[in-house]
Amino acid sequence: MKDIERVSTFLHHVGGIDEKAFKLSAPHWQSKTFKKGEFYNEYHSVCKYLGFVLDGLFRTYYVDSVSGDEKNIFFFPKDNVVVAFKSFLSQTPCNYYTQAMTDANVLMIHIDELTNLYKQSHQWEHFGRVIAEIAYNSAMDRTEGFLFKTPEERYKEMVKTQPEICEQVPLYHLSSYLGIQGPSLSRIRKRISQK
Amino acid sequence: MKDIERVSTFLHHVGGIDEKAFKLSAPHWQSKTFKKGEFYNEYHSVCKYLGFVLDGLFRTYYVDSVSGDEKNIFFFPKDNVVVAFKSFLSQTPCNYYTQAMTDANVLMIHIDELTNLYKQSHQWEHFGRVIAEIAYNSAMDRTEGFLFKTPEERYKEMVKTQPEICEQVPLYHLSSYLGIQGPSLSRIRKRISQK
DNA sequence: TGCCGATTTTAACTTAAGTTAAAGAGTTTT
DNA sequence: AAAACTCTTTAACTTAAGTTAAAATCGGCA
Repeated sequence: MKDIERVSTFLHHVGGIDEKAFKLSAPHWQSKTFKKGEFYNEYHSVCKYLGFVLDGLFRTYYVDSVSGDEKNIFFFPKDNVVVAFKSFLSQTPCNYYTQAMTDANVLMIHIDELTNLYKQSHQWEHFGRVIAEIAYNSAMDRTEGFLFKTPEERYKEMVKTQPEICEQVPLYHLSSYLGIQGPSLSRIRKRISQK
Repeated sequence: MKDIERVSTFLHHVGGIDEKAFKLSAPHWQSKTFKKGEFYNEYHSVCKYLGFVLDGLFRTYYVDSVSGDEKNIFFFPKDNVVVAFKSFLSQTPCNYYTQAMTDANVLMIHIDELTNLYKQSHQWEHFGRVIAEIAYNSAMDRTEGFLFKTPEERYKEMVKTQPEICEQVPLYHLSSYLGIQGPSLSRIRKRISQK
């Protein structure tokens, strides 16, 4: 399948964008490749693009000002959106880094074009709402994980629901995403394997 | 100010709904009072209404199937929306209870009416998006609280950002909202007061 | 006033995660 | 094959939260 068709299919499935509505956007998608370690969006810069990951893996992370540790907030795997969502929505500087963890390939659309689409087309405005709702649901699931689950349960859940990420990513990256220290997660794994 | 005007003002400020767009909705807002302890939305029922709290305080909570403990997920204070958001968006049964913590007074609009408004009016579709984005931001802030902050810091943050709720609500309700056990939160407070 | 129910604090103990540093594996490089 | 690097596990110790139950406090109400 051609790259642009993969975006179209994705938008159709998750956002209800039909062929006609997609055509409005088609000229505005631009392709970009990222080397491992390159930034999709830099610290303190406004995220101007909504991306679709054709290939590769991104993360958003925060650098603890005290310890200097990096803490991962999101992973963006293949066939998904990549964006600094909050920054993108409000067009304010992002407090985080969004970085390619592998060589990557992305199709991106500029916020201005997207805003035009929102105005032009009811279907795109609908898309904007659906995307926000999906993002909300996933953020809320995560919050509930912290409220109701032990670190051990959160880890198990992650392995179950996002196995691709767990396989691709070093443990210490997972551990910060789950809000668990490296040695603790290591102990948790040991505990699990002994059952 | 008349009740309906308070809704109109709220929608204007947070959702960009102007007077003309609001008029489309005006006939569909219905008033309802709740006694303390009454449910805005029951466990396993689909949330059909988006509400605006004129007066009172609601919470959404979950009952732990093992311990039987109640754990609070949201508080909805006066001059805010009240809704079982996820259930409302997807029109699926809610896994939680949403309950009035005090006698309360609410204006509500039915999902079908809101869906009509989305279809009729670009501005309402826009509103739907903005509401979802706000919900996303607050869910994400909460997730980041769990990722980056200690229980003590989360409690301090809550006191700072939502003092009204902290004052109105017994400590054991706060504690479950913050993902902290009662005695732990009590110790945290003591620690703080001794500094 | 004194009792009752609701809420908060304390106490005593258990458990698990945080912290720091070192050791062990596993890869890649030269 | 040894060195260099990256990542994971271990160890030893500290700290704080979880747990359970009892005591103290607070408020309304008989």
